[in-house]
Order: sequence, then C-alpha cells, then structure tokens
Amino acid sequence: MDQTFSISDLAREFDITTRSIRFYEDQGLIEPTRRGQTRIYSRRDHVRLKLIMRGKRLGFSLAEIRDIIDIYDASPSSSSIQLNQMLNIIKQKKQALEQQIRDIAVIRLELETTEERCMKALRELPSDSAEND
Amino acid sequence: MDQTFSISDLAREFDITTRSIRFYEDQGLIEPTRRGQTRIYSRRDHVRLKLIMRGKRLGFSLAEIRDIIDIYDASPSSSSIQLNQMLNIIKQKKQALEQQIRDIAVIRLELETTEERCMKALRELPSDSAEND
DNA sequence: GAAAAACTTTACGTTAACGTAAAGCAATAG
DNA sequence: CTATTGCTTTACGTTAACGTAAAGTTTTTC
Repeated sequence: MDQTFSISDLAREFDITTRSIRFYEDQGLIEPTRRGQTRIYSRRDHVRLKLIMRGKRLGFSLAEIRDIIDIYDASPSSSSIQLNQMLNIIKQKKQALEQQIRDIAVIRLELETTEERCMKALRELPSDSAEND
Repeated sequence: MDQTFSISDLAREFDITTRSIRFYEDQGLIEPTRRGQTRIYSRRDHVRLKLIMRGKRLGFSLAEIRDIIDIYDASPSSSSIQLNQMLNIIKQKKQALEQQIRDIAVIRLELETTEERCMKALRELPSDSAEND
C-alpha cells in the first residue's frame, strides 16, 4: 500500500523528462513530498500526471488542465457562489469537449475518404515492381 | 459565383486577427492571390481556414494541420511509395483521433461526476439568502 | 572509500504562434 | 483636399512549455 514513485519512475512510465515533471510541480499541478532533498511522488501525484497527459493529448494548456484538476478535487464544503462558478466552468469544459467530438468526426471522415482514394489508386497501379517511384 | 473574401472578412468570420491569417500564409497553409498589393482570398482559402480552426480546436500544431491539408489535396497521380507514405500518415492521424475520443470520454465522465456532486451540494444548501459566500 | 549514478537547484536558451508598434500606400467619405 | 479607414511590410516583443548546461549533493556499487 501507499505506493510511492521516484521522479525517474514517473519519467519512464509517462515517457516525459524529469524537467517536465519538475515544471508541472512549479506550476502547482503536482505536489510531491521530500525525503531530504529528493522528491517522493504519491499515488495521487501519479493520478495527476495521468490527467495531465490526457489533457495534453487534447491540446489543453497547463492552465486549463489546472482548472480541471481544481474541479476534480474541490473542497466538498463550498459556498453556493463557488459551486455555481464551478458548474459554469464544468459547463464550458463540457462544451469544448462536445466541439472536439464534432471536429474529430469531420476530420475522421475526411481522412477516411482520402484513405479510400489512396487505396484505390494503389490497386489500380501495376502491381509488379515499383514502376513509378 | 467564384466568391472572394478580404482579409478582414475572414478575420471577422473566424474571429481571429489579420495577423494570424497572414501568419498562416507565411507558413504555407493558405495562398491568397493579389489585386495590386491587396490579398484576395478564394473559396478554397476559406475552406482551408475552416480546416485550420478545426485542427486548432483539437490541439494540433500548424505543422500537423499542414500534414492534413497536404493529405487532403494530394495529387491524384502519386507513386506507390508516396501513396503508402500517405496511408501511413493517415493511419497515425486516425490513431491520434481515436486516442482523443477515449480521452474525451474519460474527462467527460469525471466532469459529469463532479457536476453531480456540485448540484447535490447546492440542493443541500439552505436555499434562502447567500449564507456561505 | 572512490567512482558512478541519480538526484538537486539555478539560470539562460529555444520554439511555436502569434502580438504589437512603426511607417507607408490607396481608396473613400465628408 | 485632407482625414479616416483599410490594407500593406518589417521587425522586434511575448508567452507557454519546456530544453539544456553547469555545478553541487546524496546514494549506490564495486
């Protein structure tokens, strides 16, 4: 239980540099403890990093990712104002995701159409040696 | 027919600056003609811009967007080598999109769980005046 | 116990994607 | 006619997200 990780553990697992990991800490996205000088990363930090990578794959900035993290572990005893603010941010993020889904659908269709064209063109090429290179 | 656009037409429509539009031209993503000094944008440029914005919303770099554009209007008479290269790039882009879809699903679920928590917390707050602000 | 491996901080460098300011030409509005 | 509006080029500035190098500490290995 209570698994911990070194910085290079995480760097290996997520295929990023230790520089990036320290940078994320700098930006307040993860909060490792210390044993002497050395950073110790918790299960929680591990989860955070996974979240960060997901966000990056979607093209979110670190600031936006921080928004999502903040939402993710907001204090359960918030005021109604804070709660409504959060609901607004959630709404915005959700809308962005819906837009991304639509965008993906369009690009995907275009790629697949082009893929078909390519494959057809390949089939209609003389099949023996590489004639037109 | 043969509709054309001024740079500010496009800036307005896509809600970007003229600086950005010129920058995209600089990067070879669009190719307006000229009337004297002034840039004239074609229907084709318009389509390109739409594609660029879509790519940006998905977090693609301009270089990646250029890849997709190149795929989109590749010469129909390519060699088998070129065709296979294109098929490979298409495959990669498609895989990235699939990953994005998975990422969206996860984040979406997290957002909706949190949304529920927020709404529940709101309902359980005394409904009269703003007590905890 | 000495060298190598893994960690640390500090700090300047880099790239993408523009922002912004300066200075000039061209059309058109008053 | 001149003043505003819209376009242009040139070029330096800026921000995010790290890369990279230097110089030091600590831990592990032989």
